[in-house]
Amino acid sequence: MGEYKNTKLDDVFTAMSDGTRRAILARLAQSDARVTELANDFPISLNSTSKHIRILERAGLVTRAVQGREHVLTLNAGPMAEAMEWMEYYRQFWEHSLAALEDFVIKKRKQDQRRSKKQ
Amino acid sequence: MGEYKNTKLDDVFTAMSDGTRRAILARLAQSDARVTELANDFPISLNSTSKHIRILERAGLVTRAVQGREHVLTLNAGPMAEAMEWMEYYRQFWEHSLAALEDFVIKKRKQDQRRSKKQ
DNA sequence: CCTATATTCACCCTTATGGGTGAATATAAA
DNA sequence: TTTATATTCACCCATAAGGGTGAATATAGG
Repeated sequence: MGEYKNTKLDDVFTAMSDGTRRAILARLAQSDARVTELANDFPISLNSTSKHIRILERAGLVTRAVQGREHVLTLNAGPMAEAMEWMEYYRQFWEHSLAALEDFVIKKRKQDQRRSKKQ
Repeated sequence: MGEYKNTKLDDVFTAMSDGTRRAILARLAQSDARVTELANDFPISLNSTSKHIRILERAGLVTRAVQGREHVLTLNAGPMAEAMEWMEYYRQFWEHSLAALEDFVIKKRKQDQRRSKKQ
């Protein structure tokens, strides 16, 4: 509500909105890797991989260390914390829904039990 | 990694990647609202609002109840749970980073204390 | 110096966003 | 029945994604 131009969150959520990029993050969670190594792991070109990395860097989720001609990418999950915080506020809503669903199921089961006793 | 075409997560993260849509979700967290009501709360046209709502619906974050000519939108935070779960895996990484940073700061402080005693 | 490797730059193409306007549609109300 | 309201549909425009290819750049290694 207060927020309106939180471009930081924009970038983080955008970065995570693509399956290939999520897979790159998962890969980097195992160990650092170079651009070419990442490209080999996915069915897309080196150039395409490079572009995905740029989007991840923009979100701050990946850090680049240039060592000569090699660029070593490192996972930096930090920015996810802010995204989690934002979503945390909504936890009450889905947990409330689940609780309501549970209540419904339990009441329904008791109802059914009463019915079966009458028969 | 295992996942690769999780279009559900794609849709949820995409829906949350825009400030206006995040604001709409925050608004609906207060109470249900009609399309026109939402449009009045934001500096964009009714049509643009309608499009944002479609994207939120695609992600399952908003539900529509048509009552005559009025469409009542309801927040459905459920799909955020899956997104949270996905991000939860990465918590270790940013918490680890924070812990490492804390260690560094503490050691640095002690170092500085030793130095000031020597002077 | 020459060559191979690692990445990016500069493009092309297609589709999706994000914004707009005006018209069509559906329903409520006079 | 006519009119007003609520929402969407059909477009237009600009920009960003997501994919590709070929060339340029930078550095490592003979």
